[in-house]
Amino acid sequence: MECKKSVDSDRGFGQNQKPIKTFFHKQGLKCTPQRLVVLSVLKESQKFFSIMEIHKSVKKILPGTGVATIYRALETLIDLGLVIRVHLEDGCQSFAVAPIGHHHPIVCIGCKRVVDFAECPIEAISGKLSRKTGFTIQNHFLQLFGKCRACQKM
Amino acid sequence: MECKKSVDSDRGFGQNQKPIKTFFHKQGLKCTPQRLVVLSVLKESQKFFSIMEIHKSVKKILPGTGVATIYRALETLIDLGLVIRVHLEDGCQSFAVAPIGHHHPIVCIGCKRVVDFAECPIEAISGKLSRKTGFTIQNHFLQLFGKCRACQKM
DNA sequence: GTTGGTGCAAACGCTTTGCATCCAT
DNA sequence: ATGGATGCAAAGCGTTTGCACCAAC
Repeated sequence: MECKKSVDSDRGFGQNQKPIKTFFHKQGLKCTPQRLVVLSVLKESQKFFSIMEIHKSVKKILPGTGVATIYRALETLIDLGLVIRVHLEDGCQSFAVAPIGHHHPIVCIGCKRVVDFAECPIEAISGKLSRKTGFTIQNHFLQLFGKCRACQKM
Repeated sequence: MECKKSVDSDRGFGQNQKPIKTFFHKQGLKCTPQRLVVLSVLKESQKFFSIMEIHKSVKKILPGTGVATIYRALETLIDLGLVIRVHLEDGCQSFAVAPIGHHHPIVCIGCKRVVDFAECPIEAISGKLSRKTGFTIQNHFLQLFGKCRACQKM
């Protein structure tokens, strides 16, 4: 996944929404139900969803919500590092909760579940690559695809 | 980058277009000037371009070319493994020539140049990740961002 | 009370599609 | 000759935008 600013603060929102609330406020942003619901939809499912799927799920909880709000909420949440974009073969308009710290996602191609792992193999080779190519490496996308235990049985 | 079927056949088209011609024919596809020009635009620049940029460049050589043809040509070329999609922060509608074999791209954020490297660090850790997560790893997407030598000076 | 956020609907622009024509084989 | 590919223009649709209203602070 994209390696941008990592958020290492407590993200145990859900039961106790204090930390996420203060997190928004520190950025001068309001903590709106729409933003919280977008986040909780992604967090609770542990899956990646398209914008339309998120919109559908959010409307079940906040019926009046418009699509534009979903677009704007996702943009904000990505900027804050709370949500990541999931890159697929045919487009990158899917979204999932961001892992904490420098982790990378493994995506189940069966059920869309996203888990993440901490072992980043890029640092180890970036020195070598710099030497060979002359590039300074600043950033990387890494995403794995596979099948989770449940989907392997199908 | 995305690991799909790799094309290890000769791809020295340019001066001698024989190999690419037979490559198309083997798939039951026609070798049209439009497809060749899309390919050569990407290959000669060594950079990634948006669809509109490709269209503009192709029209300089084949003035009558329509956008739809660019869309269709890119789709075909990606299917053939001759072109890859370049994934950026804010979308994945950029394209570059595909490397030969299992290589991954390094993208210069300054000049859009794309070079590729063969050292794939994923195989080494996929066993460990399978054990830890229960996922079978089938595929991965890796792309590095940095600055090439020329762009470092700016 | 302020100000940023939301909802709605229109506008926008990228992408796809249908069809007649063309051209690579 | 013929079937796939192209060009054109219209249709489609996901995304963005403007503005009035609302609600978080």
